[in-house]
Amino acid sequence: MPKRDREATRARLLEAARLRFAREGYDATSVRDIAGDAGVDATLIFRYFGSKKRLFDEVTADLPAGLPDGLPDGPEEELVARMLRAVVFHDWTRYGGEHPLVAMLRSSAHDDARQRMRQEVCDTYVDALRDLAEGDGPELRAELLSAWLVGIGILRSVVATPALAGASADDLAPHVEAVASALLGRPMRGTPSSEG
Amino acid sequence: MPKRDREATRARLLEAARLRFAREGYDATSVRDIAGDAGVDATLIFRYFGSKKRLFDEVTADLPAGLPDGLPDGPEEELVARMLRAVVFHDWTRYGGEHPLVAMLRSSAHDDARQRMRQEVCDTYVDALRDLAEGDGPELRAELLSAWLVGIGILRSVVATPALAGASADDLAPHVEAVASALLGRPMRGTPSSEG
Amino acid sequence: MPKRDREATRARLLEAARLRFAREGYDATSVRDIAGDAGVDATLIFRYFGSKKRLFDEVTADLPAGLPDGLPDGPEEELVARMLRAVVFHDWTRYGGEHPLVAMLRSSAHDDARQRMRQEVCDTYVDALRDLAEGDGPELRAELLSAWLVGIGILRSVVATPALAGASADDLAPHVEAVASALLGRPMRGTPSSEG
Amino acid sequence: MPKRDREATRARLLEAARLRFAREGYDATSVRDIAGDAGVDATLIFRYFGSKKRLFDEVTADLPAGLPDGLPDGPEEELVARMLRAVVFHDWTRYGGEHPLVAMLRSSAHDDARQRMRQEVCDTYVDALRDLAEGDGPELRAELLSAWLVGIGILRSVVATPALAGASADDLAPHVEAVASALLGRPMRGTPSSEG
DNA sequence: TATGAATGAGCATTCATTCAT
DNA sequence: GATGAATGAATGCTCATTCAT
Repeated sequence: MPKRDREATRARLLEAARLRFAREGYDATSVRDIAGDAGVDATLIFRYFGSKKRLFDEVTADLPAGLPDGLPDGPEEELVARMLRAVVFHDWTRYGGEHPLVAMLRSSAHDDARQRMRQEVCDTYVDALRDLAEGDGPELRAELLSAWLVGIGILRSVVATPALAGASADDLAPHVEAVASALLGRPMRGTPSSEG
Repeated sequence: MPKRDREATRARLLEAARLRFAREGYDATSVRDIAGDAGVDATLIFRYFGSKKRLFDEVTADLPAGLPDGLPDGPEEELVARMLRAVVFHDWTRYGGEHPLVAMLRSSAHDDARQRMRQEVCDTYVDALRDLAEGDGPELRAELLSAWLVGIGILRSVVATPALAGASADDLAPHVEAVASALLGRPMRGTPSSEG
Repeated sequence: MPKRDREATRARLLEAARLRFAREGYDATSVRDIAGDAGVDATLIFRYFGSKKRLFDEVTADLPAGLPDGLPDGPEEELVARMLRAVVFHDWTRYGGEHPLVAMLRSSAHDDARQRMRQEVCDTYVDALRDLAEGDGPELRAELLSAWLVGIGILRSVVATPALAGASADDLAPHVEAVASALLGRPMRGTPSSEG
Repeated sequence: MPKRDREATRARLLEAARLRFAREGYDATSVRDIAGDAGVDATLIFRYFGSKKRLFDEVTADLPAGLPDGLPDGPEEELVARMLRAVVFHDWTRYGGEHPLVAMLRSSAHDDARQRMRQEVCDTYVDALRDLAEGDGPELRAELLSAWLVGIGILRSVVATPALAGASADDLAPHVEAVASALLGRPMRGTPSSEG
């Protein structure tokens, strides 16, 4: 079953690349690193993906699929709380322990990465939040809230400021409620109801 | 203006390095790139700084000095508004058009860079904001507000989401007022008084 | 004779390295020199040997194998004569025309090289001679005789003093007999019997 | 007194070069090393000597002057014993602890060094010994004895074979007597009379 | 098709040396 | 004349990538 093996090898390469690119960034990652992690010869990367760059593209194109499913499900007023959990408290070990958006900043010198990030932010966060915003400029309100989520992710995992690095979801809940309500112009909740 | 001027050459190398490191990150920048931009031989980098790493250190150690002076001056309730202007609307061309903190994320695979970022965020933003926060957990409140500023900087200049990329300081003012007040637990203003 | 033959390329690199290291010493030899002599790309040195240093190690570890086989065979009293032929009259073109021990002196600023030389001198010469020495201090006697052989090799091929440079094996024979007998405390012969 | 300073600096450079070249060989020694040891700027080397090579030449041309004075004085039959002391037991710290001849082998890839060594060996050792040799081929006899002295120097200080490295002058005396007598064809003594 | 030998451009760094002041 | 800024070629080594078998 060589067909299966091929697919399995491809998948292992993608997985290894995802982790390396996230943890170390595009430039600091070598194709040999990736191939080594996957336990295969480095030339297979060129055989399967054409080039390091195209492998990177495929990894980042994969991004939204990596987001937790069912994010939009549940009461509207808890959406921001659910998003925060996705950004900050979800298990991102597949991406080296950080939210892929945060990880991809490391490669943000490359325009493709920026584009992928924009798509991801807009499609996953801004679009969903805009529908909730009341008052004028819902787009800007939605983006400002997205910016906050991204900023929290960065300060928590990359910069590791002391209070945020040690904060639990419950510690953040009241502030989520306050800021989300302030920006969206409507009452929001800081905790998903399923978790009390 | 002598051609062989140690200090001038050193300064040009630092300037070129600052820009390259900001725009492309540490790994994607070569000492030849920097020397080329500065119009001098690459060996001078080793003569003056010892190594590429030490040049990077010197560039990033220079960071706080690069912040706009007089940030803490002025009424307390306008501090956040002034900070936002510093992060987003200041002229950061010396750093490739982005706030140095944002630019440094590109090198965040290196622990030194993370440390410098932490220091910068804490010393410049969190410390000043913590003194203003009322209610319990002032540290966390201050960090959450800092996270917002950082997130806005990123979405605006790196990710370039449409509404934020086109927003003026005045567009942001009401939201600054709302979020800052919500997080600090006291009334804040969204616009520095000197600008109406 | 396939063009892409790992073992063959490796062997050519070793051969080229042996010659260069012998003729010019470790420091004066560059990996590009060696690769150029072998007619291959310099990166293969790192692929096959890891580093210039490890290539040098492999070359010098190869040393004893490079000595003429069958040295210990034959009558005891002719051993020194056979050794002298090995040191001086053997065809050392593979090592640039000099006995490898002599060649390695050129790299003797490096401790590894000294160690290899010590091993070689002791294992190949001193050990064999000690068993023949009579009287007290057989070790010292054996070393002093080894020193003579090494000194002859140096004066003949490196320093090229006139009489030694032009001397034949037969010219040396009576003196070999005299000195070997004097140092070992027993009658030795200056000429291998097979050569009259 | 700038004239004096110039001469003093020149002398310090020569001294430092002598030591470095002896200890590490020509190739492994950099002009910066030498200048650093002498406590002056590296460019002075080019000012005073023209190039690294010419500095090396000057250092090696200095060689015979470095030999202990009064070597030929004293009874003829003790000459070899005195020479051995000069080669092996003299204080050669000025040359990095080894006899300059031995040290110069490290640079023997350079033809100039070989030539200097030949001159040194012939003028200082062979010439003096030839006059003592009896029987035919006095030149060859003298060279073979010189070879022994050189070989002892090398095995003792470079290769560091165990017995020779720990041997005292007295340990060597009987063998010196035996070998010198055997090679020169006349009775020689192993110990200078002044030392018993 | 797939293995792995081979490549050459590029890396940070050090070298001996020159030239302007 | 002397200081030190500047140079460019060369160093060992790693990179992504190609090509033969």
